[in-house]
Amino acid sequence: MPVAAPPDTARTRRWFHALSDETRLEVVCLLSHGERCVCELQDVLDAAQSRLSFHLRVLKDAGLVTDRRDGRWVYYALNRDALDQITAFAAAVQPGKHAGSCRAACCR
Amino acid sequence: MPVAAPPDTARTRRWFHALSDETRLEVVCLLSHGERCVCELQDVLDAAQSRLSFHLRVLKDAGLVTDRRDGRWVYYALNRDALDQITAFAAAVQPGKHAGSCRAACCR
DNA sequence: CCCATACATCAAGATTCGTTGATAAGGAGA
DNA sequence: TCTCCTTATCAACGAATCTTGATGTATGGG
Repeated sequence: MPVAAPPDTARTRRWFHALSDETRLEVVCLLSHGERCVCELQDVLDAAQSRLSFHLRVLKDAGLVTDRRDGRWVYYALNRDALDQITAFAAAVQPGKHAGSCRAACCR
Repeated sequence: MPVAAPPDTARTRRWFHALSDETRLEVVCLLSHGERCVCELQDVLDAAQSRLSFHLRVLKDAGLVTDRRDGRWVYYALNRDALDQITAFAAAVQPGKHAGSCRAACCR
């Protein structure tokens, strides 16, 4: 544990990294319509199973999606909070929002 | 020029990729206070010149920043439009925003 | 139990990305 | 012009990322 709270740019970076891939963007778009199980995504995206599983894990590790098991199926869903925080980031770095000091969200 | 308008997920991907790096996030934060020339950024970030130049190019290619030459100096600034569009993306994929069809911004 | 289905994980290879150090390009002043 | 200063670009290397195919794990049905 560091002495001072670590600037949490790592989390921010992972959000954006998770969204920087074509396949994952498509997944996010599909999930914006609601929960989907892996096999549904697989059908729609025509992606190899292990490939999709890899991307879903990246999204999950970034905190952008959640998963829920129901019998044999695992359902993924978007995490609204993360999307809200991305919006907050974009707002925080808009020029003129915090000129002078820099304790705003963009710098944490 | 392609025949049909290409689905512009490429642009979205580049925004997010540009923001997925620590150094570039710091640059964006600094620029949120206003225009900065490269040497200022270099001082603050304590980054090698070619390294900073590389990252500025990524940000510029992604359309997140603009540059302007003034004498020997080049000033970089945030592009508000891109930030707005990132906000729009986050809003568009919020679950429940466009259930059913998918012509929203998230899928372009 | 045995098998099929749904999904995760692993290992290997290919590609992309970021860093470093050297060199180039362009403007300003003597 | 010559030189300094600021910035961009290039080549080479290592690190991170993505893809593929194989194997592992959990669940449920017969």
